Amino acid sequence: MFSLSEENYLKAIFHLETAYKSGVSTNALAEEMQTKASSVTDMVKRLSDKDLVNYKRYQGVKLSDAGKSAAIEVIRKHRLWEVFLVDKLGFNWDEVHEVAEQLEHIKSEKLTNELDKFLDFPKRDPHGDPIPDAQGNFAVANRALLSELEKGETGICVGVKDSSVEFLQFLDKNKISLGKEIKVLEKEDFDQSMLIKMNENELRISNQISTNLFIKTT
Amino acid sequence: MFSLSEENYLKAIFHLETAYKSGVSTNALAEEMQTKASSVTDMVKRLSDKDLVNYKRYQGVKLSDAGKSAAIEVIRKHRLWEVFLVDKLGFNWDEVHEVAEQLEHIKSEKLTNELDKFLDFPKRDPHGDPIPDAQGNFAVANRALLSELEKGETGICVGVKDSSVEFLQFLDKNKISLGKEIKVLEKEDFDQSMLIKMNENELRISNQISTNLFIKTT
DNA sequence: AAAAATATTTAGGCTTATCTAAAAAATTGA
DNA sequence: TCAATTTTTTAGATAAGCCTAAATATTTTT
Repeated sequence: MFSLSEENYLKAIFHLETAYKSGVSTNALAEEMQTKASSVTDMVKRLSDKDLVNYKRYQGVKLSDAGKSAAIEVIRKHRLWEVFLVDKLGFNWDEVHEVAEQLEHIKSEKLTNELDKFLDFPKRDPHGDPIPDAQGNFAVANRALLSELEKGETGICVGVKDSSVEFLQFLDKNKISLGKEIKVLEKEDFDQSMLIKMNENELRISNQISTNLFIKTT
Repeated sequence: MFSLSEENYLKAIFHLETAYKSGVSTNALAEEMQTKASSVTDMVKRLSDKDLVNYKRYQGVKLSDAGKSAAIEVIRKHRLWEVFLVDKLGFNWDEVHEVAEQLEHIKSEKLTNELDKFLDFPKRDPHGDPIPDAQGNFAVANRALLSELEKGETGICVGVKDSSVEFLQFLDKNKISLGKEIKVLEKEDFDQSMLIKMNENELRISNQISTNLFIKTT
């Protein structure tokens, strides 16, 4: 069993590994964990002692197989609880993160798997992120950023890259939600802003928005 | 906000206050918390500094109003989660305690109240214990121990005093569950054992059993 | 009421996870 | 290349929550 802190570090390393293929740097991890580099060095040593990560001084850190599956288990629980909060308890998608951060650390394999069943084995959380199954397998993503679409192309909005409260509330305000079709009517060369059609409305969105929306092309 | 450890102490003091009206002794609390008396003294001082308990050296401890409502909030969450686990996730009543011990510390007023609503505002947990409402009010008990019934009297089984896995599994094995009617056919003077009728079966139970079953008289 | 037994508190240490400050290693760039 | 800068690690503290052992209060027994 891992401590709350250990689980949070494992999760953070997992998320950063996509960007830092050759090893997650101490500073990057400190930034992600909102802590000091020295604290990271301490914790990374502990994780290394438990063989949850591979670590060599000054060379960054990588998850071991054991570390990766522990991280995935935490992510699985986080996302299942998010689905529960939205689908069963009526939370909005911008209200679930903080609570799921707590619930993800509850230790009970039976709870996780019964919750999964109760929710009817969801494949995606409320933000469109894939939920690993009990074996740790993620559904294949098959999605692109809205910013990659060209003028005239359409897609279905399937996820957000940024799940911050601010971004989610912006989307709510503009009636952008998952499952909706988006058509790119115009795309400006100079700032990459787009004019899109959605819900029969036309809406201009900045590059900052279109690079944070995932699309499944149709 | 209180730490996990603080919440567990508050809960323990709350439970012991029924038996120790004039103040919960350090040793009793140490026993309940499965820890050492010296650790209890440490924690009680911390709780006292935060005005969650009233404490004078060598005189035991009592919850303050703030301490009592914090304790009740934890108990409310514990029991609501137990209902969730049994009613929604199909847990048996002997499997819920350990998981609820973790879930009771999740901090989100919205979560607690939405869960309460989702469960349709249950008044009792799976062991028959009352669930305080959002204001901290418990339903009035109105129940007696089966051992208090006399020969010929009947009652409905409404709760267990001992919620240990062992006792609950014993009840399962003997098909004793909440909501069932029990009639006392015989009561032995020398050992207080009883012959009872339940589910059209006759069953002999020891005093140890009958003093751990709550009954509503009919 | 004094001695014995029990209960409680104090003193001092340990572990986990954090921090700041300083040292050391690695990288950058003139 | 070697000096400057940046990154990372080490050293030493701190706080929470626990421990053991010793000291002190209280209660019980005689």
